[in-house]
Amino acid sequence: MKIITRTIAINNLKKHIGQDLRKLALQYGITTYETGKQNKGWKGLVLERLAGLENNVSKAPNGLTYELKSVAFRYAGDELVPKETMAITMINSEELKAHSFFESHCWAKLKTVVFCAVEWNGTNSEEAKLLQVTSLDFAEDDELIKEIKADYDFIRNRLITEGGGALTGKDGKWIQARTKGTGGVNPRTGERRPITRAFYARTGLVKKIFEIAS
DNA sequence: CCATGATCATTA
DNA sequence: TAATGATCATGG
Repeated sequence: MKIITRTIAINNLKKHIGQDLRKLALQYGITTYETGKQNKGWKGLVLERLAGLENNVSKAPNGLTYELKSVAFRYAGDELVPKETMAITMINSEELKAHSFFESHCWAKLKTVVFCAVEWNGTNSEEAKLLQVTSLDFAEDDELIKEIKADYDFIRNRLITEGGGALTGKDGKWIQARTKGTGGVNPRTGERRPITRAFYARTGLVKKIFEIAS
């Protein structure tokens, strides 16, 4: 078992900047969308492989102490901006009630993160160029972190006082509690699957992270 | 079966 | 165009 430190992962990834992730996905045998199905997570899987992590999809810590994330970027005029929000981690209502921000998975993942900017060329994009790789360490007393913590506390408080059904993606300045689940209905029971949520980083936060890191 | 990867679809 | 909510394939 090879140990991939964050530095090594970044170096591995940087070798692939400017390359087309679609071709690499084929190389690694990762389904993209060419089977007629839609694997929305393939970019993330490819990046994990490129970083040297043999780990495929799975639980939270896909690295040792860091988290590998990819973000789709698009051009607004001639400026590169995050196209969408970025999933951080699932929300477990029990844990959310029990843990403060700095005890949460959310913080654990956010504080040592490796970001990959990926070019986005539209729905079912046939190209996905790796634009940039960067990493960032947050400190607990960063102003930004304080504001993020405020969002976390706000969402947490709402969960406690109003229940999970009251949560909405509208809450939060930097992070939000969006729905995120398997979707559809349970094939066994025919019941609607329960609505689950996850923390997402808003585009403004993603942008800020890249500014800080670069 | 469910969390994880992240994008897609719809509406304002 | 931005923002929110919903959705899909994958692997342990």
